[in-house]
Amino acid sequence: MPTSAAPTTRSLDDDGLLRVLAEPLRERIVDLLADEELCVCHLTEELGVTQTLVSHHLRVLRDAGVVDTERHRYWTYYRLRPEALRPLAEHLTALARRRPARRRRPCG
Amino acid sequence: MPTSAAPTTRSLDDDGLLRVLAEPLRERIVDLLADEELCVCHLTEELGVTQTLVSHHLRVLRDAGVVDTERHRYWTYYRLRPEALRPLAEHLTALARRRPARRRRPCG
DNA sequence: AATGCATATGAATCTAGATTGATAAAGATC
DNA sequence: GATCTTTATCAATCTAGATTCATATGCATT
Repeated sequence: MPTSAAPTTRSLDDDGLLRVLAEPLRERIVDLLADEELCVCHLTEELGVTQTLVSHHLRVLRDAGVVDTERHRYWTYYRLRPEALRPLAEHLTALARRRPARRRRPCG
Repeated sequence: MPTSAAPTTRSLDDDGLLRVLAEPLRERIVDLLADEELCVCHLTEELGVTQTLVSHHLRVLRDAGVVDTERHRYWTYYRLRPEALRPLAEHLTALARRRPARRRRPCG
């Protein structure tokens, strides 16, 4: 049994959330949704890429639970789900707070 | 000018740190280095992959400043640099703490 | 119900980056 | 200095996933 006190999550990225966020357009989408809901047309314009591409990335984000949608008249609005980021944020914070390990596992 | 108060870092991943961490083997390496220094041979054994592959990933982590090395006799020990994770951890935490945005940018 | 608009989906291609294999480099030991 | 051990590097291949293009879908509006 390892001696470390278990952080909030067992592994740095149990559910692949890191991989979902680690894509330039998706990063930007998440940042854009940080303080307001936006529809696909807004995102398409802000990002300067095709609507199809935006929709594809939104699909990935939605499947990961990072964003949520709600339809209003013609438009589909996307909203950030901050809760979805919490476990990863906590785990990363736990790692960031460690003091540099001095212990060294012996070799050979 | 956007109305949001700027979080700790301007963008979620200014320096590509997310992309560096978003790789299964590198995630595991980071977790393994969380509480002790390990040399390449340890990592190779723990991960069950070839030494070459481990070295490649360690190179990526080192270039990103996530780990540090120190040579001792035959072996090269790797150490986590928690400071390197701090900006990302803080930005992610800031996002995770937001209350779901109710504001909606008007369309058309 | 017919038409129009915004968005979603599916298949095809393209690409960055992961993996592999062979070998070089750097320092330790004798 | 010769050899041994560990780790790094380089080029080649492979692969997951990003991008594109064509088209379908869902709901609004008339």
